[in-house]
Order: sequence, then C-alpha cells, then structure tokens
Amino acid sequence: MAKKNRKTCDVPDATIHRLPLYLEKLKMLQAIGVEDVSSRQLAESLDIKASQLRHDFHYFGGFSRPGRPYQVTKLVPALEKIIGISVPQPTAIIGAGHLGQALANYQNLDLQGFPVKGIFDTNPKLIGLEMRGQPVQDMDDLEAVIQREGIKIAILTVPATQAQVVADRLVAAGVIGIFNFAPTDLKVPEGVAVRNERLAVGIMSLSFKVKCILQAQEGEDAQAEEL
Amino acid sequence: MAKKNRKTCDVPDATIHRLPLYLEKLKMLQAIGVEDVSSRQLAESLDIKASQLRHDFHYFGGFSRPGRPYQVTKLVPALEKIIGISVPQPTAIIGAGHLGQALANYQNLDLQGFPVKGIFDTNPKLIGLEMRGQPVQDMDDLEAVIQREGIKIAILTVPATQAQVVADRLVAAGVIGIFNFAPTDLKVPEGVAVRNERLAVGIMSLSFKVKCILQAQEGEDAQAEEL
DNA sequence: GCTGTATGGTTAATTAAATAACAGCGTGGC
DNA sequence: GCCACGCTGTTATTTAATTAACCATACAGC
Repeated sequence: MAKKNRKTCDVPDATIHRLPLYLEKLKMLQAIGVEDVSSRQLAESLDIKASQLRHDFHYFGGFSRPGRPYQVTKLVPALEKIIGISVPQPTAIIGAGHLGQALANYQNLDLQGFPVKGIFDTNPKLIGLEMRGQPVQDMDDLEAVIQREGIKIAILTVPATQAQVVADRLVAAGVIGIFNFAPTDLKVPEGVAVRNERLAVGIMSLSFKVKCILQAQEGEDAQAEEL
Repeated sequence: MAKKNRKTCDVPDATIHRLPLYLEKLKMLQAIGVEDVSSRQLAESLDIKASQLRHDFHYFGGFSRPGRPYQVTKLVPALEKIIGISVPQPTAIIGAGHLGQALANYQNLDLQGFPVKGIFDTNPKLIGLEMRGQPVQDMDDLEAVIQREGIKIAILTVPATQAQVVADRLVAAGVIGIFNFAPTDLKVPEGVAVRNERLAVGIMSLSFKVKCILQAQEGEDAQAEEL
C-alpha cells in the first residue's frame, strides 16, 4: 500500500505544475455544464499537446478508458484528491503587510480549497485589524492556532530578514508546506516542502524577453534601411 | 550584428530564470565587499552544480577566462545588461486592488530596476489615493502615460474578466511585456511577451507535495506498527 | 452486424536540459 | 624555472521531459 502511495508521488515537477491548470479548466467546463471532454479538446484549450496531457494522467493510472472521453464530473474530484484538496486545507498567512493583506483578501484562496484560518503579524498596529472576517493575531499565538486548526500549509510574507526564524517556528509547530514570498532560501528539515515565489525572477525574465524583442525590432529596422 | 543579438536571446527558459538568482546573490556579495567568486562558490550558495552555472554563462560567451575566477564588479553589470536593466525599466501597475497596492509598495521593484511610473484603476474610490508618492490614475489616462514615460513593461492585477481587454489596450499603447497576475491566459500578438504568475499553481503544487509527505509518514507509521 | 472514426492507455522516439569530463590558462610556492 | 593546483570555457555524456506512434476499445451510422 505504501508502495502504491509512493508511486503516485513520484511524478515530475513539470507534471505537478500542470495539474492545477487542468483542474482550473475542468472546473470552468463543469460550470458551463460540459459533461465530457477529450484529451485533445482539453489540451488545445491549454495550448499543450494532447499526448502530454495523457502522459501526465498516466502517472496516476488514467481517468478513463480507450474509446471514452474524460467525464468532467469524475475528473474534477479525482484531480482534487491527487492535489490534496478533497477536504479543505486550512492555511495560515504569516505577515500582514501589503502582500499578506492582498493574499488574505484573495477570495479564490478559499474557493480553491485553502481557507485562511489564521493571519499573524508582530506589528501592534496591525494586530486586531479585521481581514476577511478574521483579526490579525499576534505572532505569540502562532503555535497554538496552527495546532488547534491542524494547519499544514503556511504562506510566508514577512521580510527576508525574519523569514528563516519564522519558518523554523512553523516547522516546529507542525507545518510541512511553506509558500515563501520572501526573497530568501529557507533551510528546512527533510519532510518539509518549500515553494519559493519570487517576484524578481518573474519580472526580470520578462525584462530579458522584452529586451530581446526590442533588439530584434531594431535589427529589422536596420535591415530595412540597408535595402 | 543582428545575428549576434539573436544568439544571445536564443537561451533556454530554465537558464533565463536562473539569471535573476545569480544577480541577486552577486549583489549580496558585492554589498559585503567580495571581489572575486568562483563558479563553485557561487553555485554552491545557490544549491546548483557549478557546471550548470558555467554552462548558463556560456550562452553569453562567458564572463572570465580559464584560470581566473569571476570578478563580482564586472559580473553584476554584465548580468544587468543581459537582463535589460542597465538603465531603469519604467513600469506600470494596472489595477490598484490589494495585490496592486502590495506590488506598488514593494520597494524592491524600484531597487531592482523597475521604477513604477504609473498606477491605474477604474474605481473612483481609489483614483487619487497616493501610493509610494504617486497617485492612482484613471484608466482613461493609460495610453498617454505609457507613451509619455516610454513604458514597455506592465504589471496586470485586474480581475480576470477584465484582463484581456486591458491587455489589448496595453499592447496597442506600446507595451511589449505583461506580467499577468490574473488567472487567465492572455492572447497577445507576436512580439509581446507574457508571463503568467498564478498563485493557484504555486499553492496547489505545494499541497500535492504536502499530501505526499503525509502519506509517506502514514506509510512509515503503519510499517512501524506491523513490526 | 459491420465499418469508419474517434477515444484513452501505453510504449517508443525525439528533443531538451542537467551533469560530467576535459583542455587550456593563470597563479603561487618552491 | 617549474610544478601543482584551481579556475573557466567548451564539449561530451547522461538524464529528464516532451512529442509522436501505436494499440485496443467504444460508439454512430448504415
């Protein structure tokens, strides 16, 4: 049994990152009443190859059988189970600065299976403020709330200087997944997953491509003048 | 010449995404007065292989020569030039909701070469509010500001329903790089770069790993009981 | 009932990325 | 002067991811 579990977890990162996209698109289809969808239809709407989609699904044994398209109403819960959000996954936000507030107010978090069960900060001016119906709490209560609510996933939006200290406390309190928005690499023990979300990487890689586009246009202009 | 430019742009995405990490770490080294750094040192601090780092640098012709380590003071501006931030890259934020506010107040944007030269929204309650020294402007002024400031990169933090309409306006006004935070795929003409930043993908892939860790622990516990 | 067409599962082939290996250079010690 | 060591640039190898090809099944039309 454990062997089977390990098998469904030995999946490439690239595939894992596509699962939320599949789920999102399928939920849309479900919302507009679509019952069946073929791998080709779903893949085309996501701008990927159908064979890749089927290959991804194959890691989990497949969700249909030859000759039959996928049934949206069965695929959605199947993916939710694989992703781990069949039951809501209580989440905490650490750091109620602008970014923390933005995430706390991002209602899709709740809708997508990650209800925010605690918002924390050290700033006395923020503590007590209500965000989405719940008050910002003092960091002193961090461990108590995490354990009471059974929180396994935390969103870290504190300054880089404090990120490691807070992460250590989170891990000690039982958190095993940290969504890190601080521009720092966290050191965590084995058995804890970290995902770093770096704004700088995103905008800089975009800048690189913009620079390339501009250079290409200049190149074309120069070429045009030469003629 | 155009050929050389094209060459420096024909680089794998995986490499492009590492350039900001290199730059960030090098700036840290520069700040504490480090002059030289070897590929091994730099790679180890980023938890990657030295051969990968040299391989990445090789796409751009290399930044040193055999026998000599990299000079931090030369590498930093070289990477900045490659990324396209030798001169500040004026940027606009479209959508002054919570996320837009968070990004507008994220001072690192300025420091890292992306000064915010315009913040826009349609909500009359937000227009005029000051954020980081500049007022939220009416969307009606979007095109004028983009052209006056020469903005090529825009950060899109509007609701998904409006994302495409706004993107079309941005492109028409001359923007060629869109950092899209709306959970929608944008259709843009060739010669425009889009980077989608999806919160949902990040937290769901984290959830997947958390689920796997929990299952592995249960497996171990079960195994322990069997003994 | 049969056939043509479309479907997903599965395996093979291709492509891309990460890693290792090597060649040539520079420096410091003796 | 020369040798040992460490360094980068470059190429080769290995590994991973993507794409294509194929097979067996299901269904619609006749």
